[in-house]
Amino acid sequence: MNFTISEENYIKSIYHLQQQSGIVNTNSLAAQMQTRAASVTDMLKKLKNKKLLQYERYKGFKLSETGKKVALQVVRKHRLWEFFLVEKLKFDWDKVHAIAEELEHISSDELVQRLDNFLGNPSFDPHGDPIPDKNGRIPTINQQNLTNIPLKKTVTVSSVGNQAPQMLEMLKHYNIALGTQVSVLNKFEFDGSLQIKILKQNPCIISEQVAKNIFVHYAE
Amino acid sequence: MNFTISEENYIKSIYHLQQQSGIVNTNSLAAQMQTRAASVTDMLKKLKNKKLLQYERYKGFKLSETGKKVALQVVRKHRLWEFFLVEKLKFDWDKVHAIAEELEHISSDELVQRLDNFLGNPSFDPHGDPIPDKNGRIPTINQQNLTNIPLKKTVTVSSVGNQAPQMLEMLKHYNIALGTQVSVLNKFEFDGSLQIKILKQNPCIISEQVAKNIFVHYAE
DNA sequence: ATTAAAATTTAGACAAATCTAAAAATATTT
DNA sequence: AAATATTTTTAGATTTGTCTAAATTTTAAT
Ligand SMILES: [Mn+2]
Ligand SMILES: [Mn+2]
Ligand SMILES: [Mn+2]
Ligand SMILES: [Mn+2]
Repeated sequence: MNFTISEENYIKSIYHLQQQSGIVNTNSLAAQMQTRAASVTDMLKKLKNKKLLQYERYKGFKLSETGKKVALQVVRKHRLWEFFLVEKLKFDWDKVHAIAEELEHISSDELVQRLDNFLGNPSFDPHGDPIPDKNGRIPTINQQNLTNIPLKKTVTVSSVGNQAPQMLEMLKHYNIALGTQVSVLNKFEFDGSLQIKILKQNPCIISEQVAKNIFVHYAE
Repeated sequence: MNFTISEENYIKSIYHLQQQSGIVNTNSLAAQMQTRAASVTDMLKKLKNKKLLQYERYKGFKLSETGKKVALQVVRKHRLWEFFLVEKLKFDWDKVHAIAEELEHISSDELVQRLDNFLGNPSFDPHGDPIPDKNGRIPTINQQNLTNIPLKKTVTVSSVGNQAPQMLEMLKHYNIALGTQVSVLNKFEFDGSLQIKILKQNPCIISEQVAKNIFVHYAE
């Protein structure tokens, strides 16, 4: 089956929201999609008709199994294109999301498969998010939040939570990228901020807000 | 200014049609776009309002200077993406048109420029058509139709006229691609067919219809 | 110069995706 | 439990792009 760009965007947003909360409600989806609740309700009816959604009015909703499959293919395309933009076209990681938001709707399945191979079948996108394979399977990572790492342990940055351009720009200033090695020197009770040591740099302090969006794994 | 996918498709089609005939009429555009004349008229009004078109009702139409610029940027994107699909993703040249028809509408200017550089600033697409540069300038080629080449002269295939999948598939069977060296051994008066010799192959005969769609230049 | 044919435009309708404003259902507070 | 607030849905419009059928204009043929 084939879906419109708008349907695909809705499906993908619902997928991301239900990952966190299990079930999704109208207002939060409207916020995510930057649209009005009334527009969301209209689309929910369409998606329900197409059997992509479990939805009863006033009760919230979540994707059906079919809907989840569609979502995973869109996510796959989004992340593969982001990888292409950063690795091949040398875009900064904070500039690729908007472009991938368009590219993810190119429909050819063969294109996706060839792109995947061309890129060397990557497992993670430039923000550290896992890339579903063509069957929708998602590689798992054993990662933890930086706020939970014991002092002086050296760990490697593996992904970022909040991926707003403002956040990514900030990490660029701190010189933190995926793969960067860090250790936590100190935890300040007062505001939850962390003093960290980045490999080959002087120690610096990051706010709790930033630290909560940095995920890491222990170096191999 | 930004245009819808539909507007861009219309603009590009008008551009191609007026290349041949100078001025375009409603029915030929409707045929090209696989839509109805009434739909064309509706769109012509919109494009005229946006100053992209010189148009008076019942009198035919052609692109304004602005319209031509827009068309050339869409053509540029289409042909760059085709080049990418064939050179990087190893698609056959008869499979890329439909996909490029979608990719040409991705809006980021920076993407186009980076893609161009990544591909090595190619001058011609996989079908031998020139790729406009970012200012809309088109590289010229000194090419002639295969039917006009004197006998026994060796020439190089540089582009194909009719690019329907059926035509491209046929050339694949004949083992004719861009860059292939051929010479004309014989011209048959009866049906205009040509006996040709392709480098490293036995002589074969192609119909006048096919020959008229093969363009060549003299080898350097 | 009429008439017939072809090309083009208009009139009116429809589907998709959006919006505002109002109504209905649900949740929260007193 | 009743009143109030919040969330969600409906009603009705709007924009974009398309269509069919009918009307108009231009072109070609008698
Ligand atoms: Mn998108
Ligand atoms: Mn990403
Ligand atoms: Mn197109
Ligand atoms: Mn081409």
